[in-house]
Amino acid sequence: MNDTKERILTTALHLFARDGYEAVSVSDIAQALGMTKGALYKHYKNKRNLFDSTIQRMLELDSTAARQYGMPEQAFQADESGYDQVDWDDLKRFTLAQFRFWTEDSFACPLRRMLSLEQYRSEEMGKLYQEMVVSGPVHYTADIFRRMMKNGRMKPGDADALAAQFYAPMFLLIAMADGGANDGLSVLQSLIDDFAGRWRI
Amino acid sequence: MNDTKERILTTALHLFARDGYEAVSVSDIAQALGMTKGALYKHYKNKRNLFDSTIQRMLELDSTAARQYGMPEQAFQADESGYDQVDWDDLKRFTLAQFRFWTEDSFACPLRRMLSLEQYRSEEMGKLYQEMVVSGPVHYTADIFRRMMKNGRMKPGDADALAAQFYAPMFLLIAMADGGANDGLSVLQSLIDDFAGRWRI
DNA sequence: CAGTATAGTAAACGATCGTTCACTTGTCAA
DNA sequence: TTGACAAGTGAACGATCGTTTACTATACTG
Repeated sequence: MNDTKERILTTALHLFARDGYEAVSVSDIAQALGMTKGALYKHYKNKRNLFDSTIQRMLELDSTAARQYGMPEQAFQADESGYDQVDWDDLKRFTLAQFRFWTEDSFACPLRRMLSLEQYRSEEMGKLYQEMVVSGPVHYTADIFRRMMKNGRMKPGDADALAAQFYAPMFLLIAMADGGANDGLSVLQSLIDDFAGRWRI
Repeated sequence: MNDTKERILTTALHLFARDGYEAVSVSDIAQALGMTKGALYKHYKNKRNLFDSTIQRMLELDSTAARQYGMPEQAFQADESGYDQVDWDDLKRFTLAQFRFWTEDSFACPLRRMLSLEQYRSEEMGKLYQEMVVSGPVHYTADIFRRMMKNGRMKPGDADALAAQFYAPMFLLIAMADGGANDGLSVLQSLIDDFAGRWRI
């Protein structure tokens, strides 16, 4: 029943994440589920609606299950509130949690890949991809840095450039994890420690 | 004649780079060129061969036209020779040239995007993508750093971690350029200067 | 028990897919 | 001038696409 609808969603997501939306046929999805394609239309009104549902689910996941990774809510939406008390331990914890979220989470990881495959086709998906894992994290990291400088936790400097410097290794290590690397978490950890050692007060 | 074959190649590449191989039909390519799809088969024996030709062209471009950007030949193939005399000015020049190459070059830029769209479907394309713009540049940057340390141009340290730190901003800025950012070159320049200031001798 | 959603199947729909083929045109060498 | 070849057209091929439909079995509800 509703469990089937869920299985369809995640199966479709994993196929979209590997091959891209257009390259996956409704038959492919049905076959992977062991049912006929006609059955899919009892749960989703068409293929596009299935795609949209994965996006919708991600937006919900961001403000709920993301919490279990210890991240601030709506991490990639540049939330303006509640960052004033962020210290270096928080930042490190948030950052490592985000890395695990985008590389290990059974929904977020394939969704990120799917978005990366759709980013050039649709302006909307391109924007979403940027906000989630590219420029978005840079901007809210810069916000955090500005607050930390104001609060005397961080040496003064160009917050935007420092945010790019801080977030860039995470972004690179995510891409390397997609390529099969599995030491990203430990490398990231030491890079964060190194950065904190240079800028913390 | 042969100019037509070239127009087909670049037109197909641009469509593949936006939508992905499977999402682009032979009719789409023909229509973008103002000809019928039957004509394409006079120049390429099938759609797959057209895709393969773009890859082949890129491999040739790497060791020829890449030179005009002032980069070492076969930049992404971890060439082992001729790096011994690299100094910080060379490194900065190479790095900025590589950024322009992957974001501005009329062939390399769309090919990089196309590869990113195919990286999860085919192990071969995933490997190529990694070697070209992800782990590949990290590895050969680490090689350069090791040599610079040995030659007394760079303070001693973990070459691999430093290479990740050095290359990551470039990788991030390339992705941001795909999202419409156009200040990548100047940001990258100042990040390189900052890095060199910390590690040069 | 009768009635009615629900979840699934199998077949069919028109459209489009990649590819081929018969045919026309233009060009250049013999 | 003729003949061969290269480049392009347009129609057709079978296969597959996303979607709809008719039908069946199961389970819940009055």
